[in-house]
Parts: sequence; C-alpha cells; structure tokens
Amino acid sequence: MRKRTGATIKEVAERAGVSAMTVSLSLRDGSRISDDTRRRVLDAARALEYRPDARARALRSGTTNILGLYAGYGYVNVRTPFFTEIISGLQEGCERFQKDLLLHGIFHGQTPESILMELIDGRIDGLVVHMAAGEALASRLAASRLPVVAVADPVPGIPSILVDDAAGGRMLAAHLREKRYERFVYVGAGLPAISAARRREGFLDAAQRAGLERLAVLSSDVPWATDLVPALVSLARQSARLAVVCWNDDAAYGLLGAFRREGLRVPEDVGLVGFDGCPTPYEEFW
Amino acid sequence: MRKRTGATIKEVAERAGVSAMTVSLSLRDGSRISDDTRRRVLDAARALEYRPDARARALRSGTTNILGLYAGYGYVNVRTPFFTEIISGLQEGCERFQKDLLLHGIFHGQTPESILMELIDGRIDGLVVHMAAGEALASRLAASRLPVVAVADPVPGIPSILVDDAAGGRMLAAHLREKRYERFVYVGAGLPAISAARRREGFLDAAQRAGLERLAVLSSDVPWATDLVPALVSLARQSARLAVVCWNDDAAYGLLGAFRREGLRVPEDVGLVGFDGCPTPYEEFW
DNA sequence: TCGGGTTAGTTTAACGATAAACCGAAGGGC
DNA sequence: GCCCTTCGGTTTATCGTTAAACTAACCCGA
Repeated sequence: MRKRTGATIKEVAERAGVSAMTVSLSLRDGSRISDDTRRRVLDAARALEYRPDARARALRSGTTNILGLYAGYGYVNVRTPFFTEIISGLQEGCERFQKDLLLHGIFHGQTPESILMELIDGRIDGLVVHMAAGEALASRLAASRLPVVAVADPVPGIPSILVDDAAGGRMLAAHLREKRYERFVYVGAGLPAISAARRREGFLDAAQRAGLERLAVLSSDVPWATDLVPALVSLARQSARLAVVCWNDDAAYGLLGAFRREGLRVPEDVGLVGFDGCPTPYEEFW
Repeated sequence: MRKRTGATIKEVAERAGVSAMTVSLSLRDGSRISDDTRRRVLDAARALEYRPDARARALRSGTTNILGLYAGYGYVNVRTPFFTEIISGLQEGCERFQKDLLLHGIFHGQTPESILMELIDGRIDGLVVHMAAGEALASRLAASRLPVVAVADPVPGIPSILVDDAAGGRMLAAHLREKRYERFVYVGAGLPAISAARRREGFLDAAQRAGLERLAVLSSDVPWATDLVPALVSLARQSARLAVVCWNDDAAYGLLGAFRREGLRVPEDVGLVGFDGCPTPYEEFW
C-alpha cells in the first residue's frame, strides 16, 4: 500500500487555525470565506506544500476528472492514424474541460465487457467508446449513468458520432466510374462492426447501380489487410481497369505499400481507394 | 456529484449473510475463506451485479492501477511516431501488470510543474516522464515516493532510459563520410532537452574530427522543422555534397516532404538524415 | 486436560476529502 | 425590542473499501 507523502487537509487546517472544511472551501469554491481567512489558508497550504489527494476527492465527490477511451476491438492502437485522430481530438476536448484521458489496457483472461465494466466503475467521469455493442452491453452502459458517447459505430440508445456510410459508398462508385474503372474487389473488415457492414453494403449497392463489375468481396483479418495481398495481386494482374476498394484507410495504406513491393504500380496497374480521410503523420510527403 | 449506481459491498455482505470484510476477502485474496462461504459471496455478488468502486479502493488501498505518462514539452502528441512508439510500448507493459494508462491534459494557466504535481497526487501508481527536468523538479518527484522512470531525457536521481547520443553522432559522421558527403547543416531542437544538446554536440564533435565542413547549425521551433525550409532549400541549391542532419526523425520526415514539394530530390540533390529510428504507421511503403 | 496452533471469520478504525446541516454574530427593518 | 437575513465559518456524517487487530471454534499432541 502506497501512503501519501504530503500534508493532509487537517494539517493545513491546524496550521491556519481553521477547520478542515474551511480549507476545502478556500481552495475550491471561493464563496463564504473572507479574504483574510483565505489568505491564511493559502499561506499554510503553500508552506506545507499541500495538494489535495485525488483519491479521497474522487471517493467523496464522485468525480475523478478523468475521461476514458474504450476500444472494443482489442485495444487502443495508437499506431493507426484512425486512433491518433480520435485521441488528438479528445485531447483538445480534455483541455477545454480540464480532464485527463485514460486508455484502458487489455488484460489477459478478461472479456471486452469486463474491461469495459471495470473502466466505468468509478475510474472516470465520462466515456468515449468505439465498438459494436449489442443491446445487452448498451443497457449496462446506460445503467451506469455515466455520460457515454460512441464514435464511428452506433450503440443503441447512446449518442453516436457516425459517418454517412451509404453516401460514402455512392460517392465512391461515382468516382470509380468517373475514373473509368470497370470492375472492383472489395476489401472489407474482419470485425463485426456495424459501420463496416453498412459501408460495404452501401458501396456494393451503389456499384451495382453504377454498372461496375464485382470481382470479389473479401475481408481481412489484420489491420493492414496484408493477408489478402497474394489474392489481390493475382487478380490485379489478370484484370484491366480494376480498382481495389478498401473499407478503411488503414487497409488501403497497408495494401499501397504491399502492392509497391510486389511491383504493382498504383494507379497505373491497379486502382486503390480507402475510406476515412485519415492523415498520416507526414502526409505532405505522400 | 455522481453517485454510484450499483450495489455496495455491504449489500452483498447482507445478502450473503457475512460481513463486508468477508466479501472483500472473497473477491480478492482467497485465503481465510472457506469454499462454501466464498461461493455464497460470489453468488450474491453476481446476483447484485456488484463491482467494487475504484475510488474507494484507491483511497483505502492507496493504489489506482493506473500508470501515467507525462510529457514535459507541451503534451503527449500522439500524432508523432515518437510518442506512438512510447505509448505502444507502455501499453504492452500495462497489459503485463494489469494497469491502465493515463495521459495528462494541458490545462490553461497551469505550469508544466503544476500539471505534473497534479498527476502524481494520488491519481497514479507509477509514472513515465519525458522532459528536461532540473534538480528542483526532480527532487519533488523523488519526494512523492512514486516510482518514476524517465525516457529519452535524463532526470537527476531518477532511473532513465536513454540513447547513446555521442555514439550516434559518431556513427552518423562516419556514415556521411562513407557516402562521400562533404558538408552539412545541423537542424537541432527548439527545446531545452538535454538529450538534444548532447546529440548535437556529439555529432558536431564527430563531424569536425571527420573533417566535414559545417555550414550552419540551426534549430527549429516546430515539430517538423518546416520553419527552416526556405533557408535549407537555398543552402542545398548552392552546395554540392550537402547533408542535412536532423536531431530527430520528426524533423527529418517533415523536411523530406517539404524538400520534395520544393523539387529538391533526396538523396540526389541533398542528403537527409534523422535520428531515432521511428517507424511510421505504413513504413513498408516508404 | 491443557496449551498452542490453525481456520474462518468479525469488529473497529481508518484512508482524506466534502455535502449538508447547523450556528453565532452582526446588521437592518418596523 | 423582536424577528429575519446574511456572512463566515464549524460540526457531523458519510463516500465504499480495506488494514490490522481480535475472536470463537476446532484440532492435536503430550
């Protein structure tokens, strides 16, 4: 057990000749304390290098000043631009509201649900989730009374920040026509993400309407879709005017690198398109 | 104030017909509890969907199961590969030790020290810092009795994970000779980082010994060194066999993009080198 | 049969802060 | 003089859990 090292509120109170409550109020609220008393309290606090204990404050006030980010598909993978964008945005928000940001870990032998539950049991004041949640999990989240926002994938009954996947699909199909592509392979997600499914259906639908020939609909089990490279390369070599359509930018970037290494030129030999608009750290270099 | 929503340990105790302490022990320690009692407790806990409150646990036990990452130069910039590498490594460690990871925010009107102090006042069980710390800050850290490790920059009296900057400088100078570069511009950090200074001196020293001509030693105030582009481009156009030596990879990547946009080819028109070995998310594509 | 040790719990007292209720003194209107 | 309000605090009772000390029952060997 780790003991605190600094002074407690009682010691400050004693030194300033007031009650602990007065110290507490002086340091936070402002009202109900005379300027004179407050100054004495602040002096005492400074002299003792007093800093309120976050744990005690959290227990009594119910507030930790920490926001959580929960990633349902494994963990918060900061190596992918998708997450770095989300985190950067959250950091800005955290700054505005004076919060810190907590990234949960993956613990062996724990289910995603138990990780989520552990996260919401008093550690944080609010939560951003990125996951495909069913009714069950959603209702447990709601029961926690914790403010929750979902990003990128909808969670029933929870405010969700989403992408218009269907519109994206239509834009994509139109773009391919415009660029004179005639056929495509779709590279989908190996995840049960609702948004990924909508995105796929949205595009397939629009592509059919646009008269694009559908060669294959694959799905990749790794973030950068590298498991599909052999199949895709072989398809690309056989088919003219082929576009590889990826469900997200991570897959597209991964394939871009893989294609180059295979000597397949983009866009001369094969078209390649992603979805998300993720910047990379050095995107001006692309 | 946010109230807890679930059952407390007392309610579980009551339902199981035991004391609160027995519940606490049953759920954690294992010893001193008969199998029979434990089962009753677990049943009751499950029935009530009991989850221990992290705040209370933290206050009483002194432990939060959270590790902190503190970045002294502003904030934890997850858009730079340098930090994503650090964070990814920390995530692995957190997984092993069942910890979550806390990223502090930047708060208006707070000094870096006050942010650091706030972070260590009971929020976390251990800390990784990336900063140039003087004796004063270092001794306050030590006084907190919190386990602290410094990365990339040394902090007096604190275990620090460092790079051998001098050796890097020698390797770099040797490499430039080998590649037949004759002169260089050094692009240093606009930060008071100790490691950056050592790195600069280490290289300048080795470069002199290696007989390389030193055209300029600049320092950049932005992460990707883009403020130096005009000066560097003009130098590069005037000088043959010139290498631009960057103190870190962020600057080198930034300049790589900028040079290309200026029509300056790397390495045909100018040499460019970084320091760190940061991967980018899609490095196989480079 | 007695003392010592183990087993399986319980009781008590915090951890350090704050919410809520309370309280004395000063001021003010009628 | 009496009642009411405001100001500037204090007192009390937790928040929910766990460390430490305690206890009752039982076993066992001498």
